[in-house]
Amino acid sequence: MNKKITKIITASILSLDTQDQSWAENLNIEVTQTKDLSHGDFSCNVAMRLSKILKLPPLDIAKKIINAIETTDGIEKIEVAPPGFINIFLTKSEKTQILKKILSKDDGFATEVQGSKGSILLEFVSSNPTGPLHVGHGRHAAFGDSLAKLLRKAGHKVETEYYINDAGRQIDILLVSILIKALNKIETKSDLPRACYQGEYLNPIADEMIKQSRDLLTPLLTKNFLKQDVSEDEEIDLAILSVKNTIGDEMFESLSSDICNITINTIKEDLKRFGVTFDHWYSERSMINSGLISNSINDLTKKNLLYKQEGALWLKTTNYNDDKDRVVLRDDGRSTYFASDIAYHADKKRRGYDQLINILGSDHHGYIGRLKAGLASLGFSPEDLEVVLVQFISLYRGKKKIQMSTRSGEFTPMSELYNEVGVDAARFFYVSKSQSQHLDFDLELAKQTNNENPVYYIQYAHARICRVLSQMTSQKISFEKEIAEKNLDKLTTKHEVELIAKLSGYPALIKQSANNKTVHTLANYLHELAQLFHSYYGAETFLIADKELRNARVLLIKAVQIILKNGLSIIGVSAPSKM
RNA sequence: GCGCCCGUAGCUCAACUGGAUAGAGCAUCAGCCUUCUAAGCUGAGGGUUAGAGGUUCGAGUCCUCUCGGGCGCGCCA
Repeated sequence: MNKKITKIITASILSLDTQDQSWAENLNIEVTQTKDLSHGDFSCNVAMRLSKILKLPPLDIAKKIINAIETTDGIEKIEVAPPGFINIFLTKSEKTQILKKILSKDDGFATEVQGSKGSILLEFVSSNPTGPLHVGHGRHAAFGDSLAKLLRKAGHKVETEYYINDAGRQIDILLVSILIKALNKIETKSDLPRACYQGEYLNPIADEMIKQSRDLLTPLLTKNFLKQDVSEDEEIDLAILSVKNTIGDEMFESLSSDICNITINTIKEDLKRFGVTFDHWYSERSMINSGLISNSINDLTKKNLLYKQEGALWLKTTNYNDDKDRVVLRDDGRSTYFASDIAYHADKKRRGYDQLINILGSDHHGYIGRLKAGLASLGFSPEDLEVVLVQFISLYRGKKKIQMSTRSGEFTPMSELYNEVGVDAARFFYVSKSQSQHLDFDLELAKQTNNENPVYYIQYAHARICRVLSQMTSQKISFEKEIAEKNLDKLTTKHEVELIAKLSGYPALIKQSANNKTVHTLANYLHELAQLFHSYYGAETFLIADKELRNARVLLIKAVQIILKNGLSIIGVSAPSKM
């Protein structure tokens, strides 16, 4: 309908008698659904935008436009409202068409054909496998999973991916931390080097280590890893070196691979319980082993984009809008994190996706420029990578701000939250606020007031509809679709009109949310829809004697049920049939 | 010091990317269960959109400055 109106308004404008129509060619006519039904069903602001060009008052232009509009099916009337809005009122039967469509398409309503909008690789969470996910990661998990579902509905072919940082120094540190913890359990009681991971979650892994490889630990018992007289970094590097020398590089590699598998599996399990699954788990270690990094460095060398300085190898990212050049190989020959990322993102593109979307924490915003520069230097278009930033969660316990750090072991695990308040409430809470806003989150409050989470309000609306429908069955009333469809004009109360208008807005909302990469807009929509339904429920009885009106009303609430269920599924929240 | 993000009701957040009277939920106050589930409904109070200029038919939204907060500026990951 939106397109139809745009078309007739365009036609009308073009038919206007003006000397110069060159402006009309790139005129972007916006027809939007109104917030306030007294302004009609759709409105258009084109007259006000034309007023400067045509040097006429907007109201006059609007009048001219509507006078030139040809009468069309489905439109009841068109009005002009100050300062120059063109308001379009649809006929009753036109408005209720949407209900039939929702019922016939069911879950497929407002769904574009998959792949019609191109393919996307969506990467999110990708938290280092050095510990369990905390509540901050929860926001990424909930948002990313919902965004993937939303984009699929909007017609994209979407695959999700988790990049595992299972190589490099942090994993070395993790392994050393676990080994020392294990040694402490056997006999030596010493502190951990300052840079070590301290968390309690390492204890079970240390126990396992003792069980599996006790012999290996024996020669380490005599070592002293604490060196207070050097810096934190040097201390841990010496400890890593000492362990490697004692047990051998090969064994060290093998053990770190083992512990990565353990931590990754806990992360996988955790996400699964949270309702989040990934299509791909991409290991940095295996990427390095398959030579992708050296390949991409070779490619860059051929393109003459690398140079040596102070023993390190630099990439001229400044050629591609970065603010300074970046190191890819350190003076000791090891590749940097950045080198991995260039190779990784080039590999993503080579796997054939049209678009790459990364969901990153807002602290990574400085990284976007060099990532795009990296892609560009390998000949890919930097526009193919889009980064969606998710702002931080500030966690409070009452008034007190909680600092979170995986390394120090001071963090609230994501699982603690969803175990306490439930997956549905946690997921809804996360996605109900814009990801581009900082979020203050009082943990105590969230746990206490879980019954007041708006998710229950929405789920309750769904459950109430299910209840009405099951009451019908038990009262031996059947739903007669033909009668319902013939009598949709009888839905005339304020609540009914508003509900129908709200339902009509669903496809546009899906489209807009997908374009803007926002999920909270959908969460808000569902809340508003539920609100309209609850009001309606309180105001009218559905199972009435009047057969015609009853069937029409039942059709309406069935449509509401379909949309609620569909929207909730995108957010990853269940739609219970009773509560 | 340079760069990015943000500031909306007592609290947590919206506002269809520049549209019509800035909206919800908590919290507060007053009503509604004999009738499809009260995890609900109906109503009330609460705002100089941090502040000051500017752009235009029209600004919470765009531009400049001030104040206040978050984050980033490694041969860390």
